Amino acid sequence: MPEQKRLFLVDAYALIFRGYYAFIKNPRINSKGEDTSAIMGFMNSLLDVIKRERPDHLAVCFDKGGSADRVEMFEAYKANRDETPEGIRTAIPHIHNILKAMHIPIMVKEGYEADDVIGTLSRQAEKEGYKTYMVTPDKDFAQLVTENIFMYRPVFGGGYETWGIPEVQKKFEVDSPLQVIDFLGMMGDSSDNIPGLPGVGEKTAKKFIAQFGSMEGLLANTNQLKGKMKEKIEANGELGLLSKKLATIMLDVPVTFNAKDFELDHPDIEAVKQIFQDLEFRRLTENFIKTFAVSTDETPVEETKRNTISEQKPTRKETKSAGAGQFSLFETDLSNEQQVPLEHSRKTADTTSHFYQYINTNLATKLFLTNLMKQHSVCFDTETTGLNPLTAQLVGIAFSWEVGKGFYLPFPKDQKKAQELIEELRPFFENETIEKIGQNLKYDIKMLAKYNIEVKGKLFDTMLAHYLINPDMRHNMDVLSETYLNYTPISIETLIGKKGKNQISMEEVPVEKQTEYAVEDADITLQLKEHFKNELGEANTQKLFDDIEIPLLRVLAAMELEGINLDKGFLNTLSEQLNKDIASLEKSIYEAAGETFNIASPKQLGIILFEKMKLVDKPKKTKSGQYSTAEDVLSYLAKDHNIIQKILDFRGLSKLKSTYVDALPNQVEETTGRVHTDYMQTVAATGRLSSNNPNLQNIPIRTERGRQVRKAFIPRNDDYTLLAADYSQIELRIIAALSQEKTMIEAFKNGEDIHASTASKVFNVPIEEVTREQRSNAKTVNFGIIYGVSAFGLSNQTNLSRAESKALIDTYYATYPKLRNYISEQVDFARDHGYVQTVLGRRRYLKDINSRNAVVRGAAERNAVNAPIQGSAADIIKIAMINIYKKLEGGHFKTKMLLQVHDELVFDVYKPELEAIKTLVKTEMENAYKLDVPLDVDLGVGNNWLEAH
DNA sequence: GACACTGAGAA
DNA sequence: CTTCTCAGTGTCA
Repeated sequence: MPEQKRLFLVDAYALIFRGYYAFIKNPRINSKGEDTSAIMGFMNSLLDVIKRERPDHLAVCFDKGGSADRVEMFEAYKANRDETPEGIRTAIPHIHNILKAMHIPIMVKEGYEADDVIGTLSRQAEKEGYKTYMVTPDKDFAQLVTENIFMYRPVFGGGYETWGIPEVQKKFEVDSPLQVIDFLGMMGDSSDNIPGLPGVGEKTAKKFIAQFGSMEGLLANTNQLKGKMKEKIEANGELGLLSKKLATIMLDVPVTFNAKDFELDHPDIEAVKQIFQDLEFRRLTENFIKTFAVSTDETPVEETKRNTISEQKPTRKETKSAGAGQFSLFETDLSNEQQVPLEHSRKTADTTSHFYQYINTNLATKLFLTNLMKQHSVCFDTETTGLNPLTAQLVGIAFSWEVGKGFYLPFPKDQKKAQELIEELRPFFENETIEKIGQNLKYDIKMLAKYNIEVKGKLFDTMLAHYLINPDMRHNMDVLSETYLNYTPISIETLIGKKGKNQISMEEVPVEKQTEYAVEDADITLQLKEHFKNELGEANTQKLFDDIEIPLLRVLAAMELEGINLDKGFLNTLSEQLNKDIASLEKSIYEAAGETFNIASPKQLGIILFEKMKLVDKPKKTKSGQYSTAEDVLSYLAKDHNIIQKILDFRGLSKLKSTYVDALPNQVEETTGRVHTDYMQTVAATGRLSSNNPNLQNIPIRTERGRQVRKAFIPRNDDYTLLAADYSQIELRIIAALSQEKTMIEAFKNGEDIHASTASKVFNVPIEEVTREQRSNAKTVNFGIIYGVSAFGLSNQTNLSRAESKALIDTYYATYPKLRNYISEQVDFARDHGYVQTVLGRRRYLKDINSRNAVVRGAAERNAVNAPIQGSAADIIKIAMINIYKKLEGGHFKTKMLLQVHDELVFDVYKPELEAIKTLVKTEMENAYKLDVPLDVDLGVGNNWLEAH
């Protein structure tokens, strides 16, 4: 049988995007600061294909200038697409150069997309007797598949699968690949901005194809549909036909398949090596040489193998994953276009040797404890029945102090026996000289506190460590493990099931599985610690870690365990009042609108206001095509239309009721009768804390009505009172100090009202003659500076026009010239170093600071200004919290610190201690950190949180 | 039940 | 113009 020639056509952008996003969590940046992720990702895929398949002919196809025809048909076509990321744009010229050096043809045609070029070439090659493989993950290509044209598709976890006619039939549930066009036209494609039929998703589209065969068939038979769906489809027939056209790949692009040009011959190895060297690719160079060292006329893949390309096992031995069947033909989920590194098949427990043992006899326990006490540093992880440490019970504890090894101590269900067992561990946990390592130790500490065990000694929390190393990333153990150890941990879902109906508790899992899971976590955490301890030193964040975040962890654990007392009865009466007011607003809104509808639905509201009542000629729309009913849009109309103010009031009161008044009483913990928030120490990129379940950092204060909620936060009993201590203007003081702006520093030193002072200088009037409006505008600019102002932003915030805003900002800078210097210095620093930092050296990396896209760059520049200010304030209050906590503990005060709200601390003060506490708190807060501007703290005392202000 | 979107609360 | 969390609606499953 004559050998049939094989042509591979590579969809360049698809692979480049895939490669780029594969590295998105830790982009490859070379010493020149170039982001080479996209180049590396693309080259990895290309070499991979060449190595596996040894094609006779190969070309790489690019888009150029978008599809003119499609834009003409539908102007929104691809319009919503995000700007091509910087890292990809810069990669393109490099990729072109590499391809040239490799003697691989680059196919582009102005005004056509790669899809069209590939489609056209594949049809031409088919006529000449070739088998064509389209290398792309993009499912749109399925429409091109014939007996001789295949998709060659990279799959999740590494490897490829080939889609021929049978695969396409099965995947899309169609008879012919051509129906894929109808399928895509119906369900639409948000990334290509193909609108599709409204209300039709993947499932419905498949149903329609089975029933009607095509878009036209569907539109001709809408009488067979019913309800809402029928109306929608009948109303959108044209949109459907247009969508189908947009989804159709063109086969008449003016390009020619010339077999000779497409031959994959020997690349200019030296030239490629040189380019790789410039880009600082080492592994890739080796890979490249290996790929081409074997001459390309090596025996081609045998025919039998070729038809089952997809079933080839990936080259790397350890490439085996828990996800079953991922290399089979039909598993790839259409809705799950995950983008992972092609070469990043990860290790798992199945592919890594380990020794995880559980301890189930008294003798083993004794031996284990003896051994445990001999260690200097131990990683542990508690397993519990739930996520709330106040209600959960211990199920077991895993320990590891040697990579790949560890022990699991299961706990009896009987809590008396559990307490007996934990007592045996007390000497370990309370040992001052054994270092304890963990991921999110705050949880374990709170859990153990329930059993009256205190965790003493040095701590190392891998989550906190990574937060300091890269605050912009996420810090789940799974993510950390995959990024830093290239290891996929057993997911908790495989043990207890997906959340929802059938999820079980950890204690119902067989102990062998508990062991594998729990010890693996401890093992991984131990390995991460080894990784991070060096990085902390490199970034110089060791001090921040040792002196701030780690000590703070204990403080937060204590605050969370303490909780705060809530006056449920008060909230109940408040709720009833709100109910009445909301009902009466509802009534008058319905009257004004002439019908009843759901006011809480922006969609229905938009239709009433702008279609029925036609309050405005050209209503603003949101990006999803609805009428915008946002606050700023409506308040603009409020003076002209009575109904608007009522709607705004309705919204305000509903929010108040649902989020605070009704929700808070349900958050009271039954066991303690108090509300226990959870402070997240590793989510805010600037270094702030965040609070949730419930969020006690956004309790209303600005409006009279909202403020009432604060009355519900009360002292624990009559012997106590609440103290609120807040830093006055801490962020402005920080920017004044850091910029050395003397005028502003003086104002603070003299104890002036800073906004009035600013207004007096900017508007050139004596401070006592500043009007309310002037002060208010000055205040907005002062805050604007902290956030990185623009005239545009300012005019949005105030009633000033863009020009007036600009003038105001200019005078502002003229008044405070050093501020302007400081801002540009921060931006320059970020450009040079790629990060900015706080007074304590907390870093925030700003990868977009040199972006060529002005919007993206602008955002990074504002971050460069804001992050050090907001972050320094966070640093300072954290120091104060640690010091105050120490004093409260050391002085055996009954007073407890309860809440932190960014620049405010709230205490439950034992009345006899009040005067001492006031002095203590004020002193510690004002002296937490020395700046060239005094820090000023306001104190308030009261029988509830509102009074304390 | 999960997810996207919108809107609104705080510093 | 910065940093967050939460609730309700609507849609697809």
